[in-house]
Amino acid sequence: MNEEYKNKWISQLKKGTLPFIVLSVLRRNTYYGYDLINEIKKLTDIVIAEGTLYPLLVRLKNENLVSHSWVEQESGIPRKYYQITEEGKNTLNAMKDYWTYINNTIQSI
Amino acid sequence: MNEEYKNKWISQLKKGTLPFIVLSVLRRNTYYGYDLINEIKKLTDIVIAEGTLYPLLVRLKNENLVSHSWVEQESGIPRKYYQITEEGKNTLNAMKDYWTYINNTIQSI
DNA sequence: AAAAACACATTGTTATACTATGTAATTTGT
DNA sequence: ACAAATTACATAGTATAACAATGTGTTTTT
Repeated sequence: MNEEYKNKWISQLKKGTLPFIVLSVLRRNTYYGYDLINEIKKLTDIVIAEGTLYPLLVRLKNENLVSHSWVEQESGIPRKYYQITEEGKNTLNAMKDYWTYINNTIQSI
Repeated sequence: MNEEYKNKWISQLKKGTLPFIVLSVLRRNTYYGYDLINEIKKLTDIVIAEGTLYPLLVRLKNENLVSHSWVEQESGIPRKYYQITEEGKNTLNAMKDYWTYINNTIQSI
């Protein structure tokens, strides 16, 4: 078993799965970045580095798949809450379909 | 629906799925590069560019997941046939496990 | 004879995960 | 009361990989 290759592969696999997972989680609720990391860790055991998530959220925002709004806190720093857009929901559905297709394909080989 | 983003996403998803698919196909049989492209197209409808596959096969070779041997043809250019190694089979099994895990996770969100 | 297909390969471009680092407020531990 | 850890945002640099474009030479089809 080539453990090192497997780890590198998992990192590459994340390039496809992370946007998918983030959008899926944001369809359930709104979250701010730092919280998303913890929520995804809790839900999936997948650890996302901050240096991965923040740029990813910026990209999703630029693509109009999510929007954000700053929310003041009673104490502490304001939080940037992200919500999925209609376009985000539709795109997520298409991604879901493709995922199902690729999963079936892989299982059949 | 953001079609452009979806296509970009599929391209990123391939970074995880292609090595997995190539190893899976090579577990069934030996193939040479050019033939692999057609075989995978036939099996999965996924189109792999030559500029993607050849470097991928080089990487898998460098990681000892596959080996290759030149086979002379009665007519035409010799073909470089690839076969999966024991290490390749074991790594593929580990990849399969991780894939199952990530698929279950995504379905559950 | 020309065009298409076969079969290998590399170069340049673009996208993205991850490490390291930075800033600043707040909370916890002693 | 002070130090350390946590919360919360973000960016810069590095490594990896898909893909288009291009290249070489042979063989088959039209």
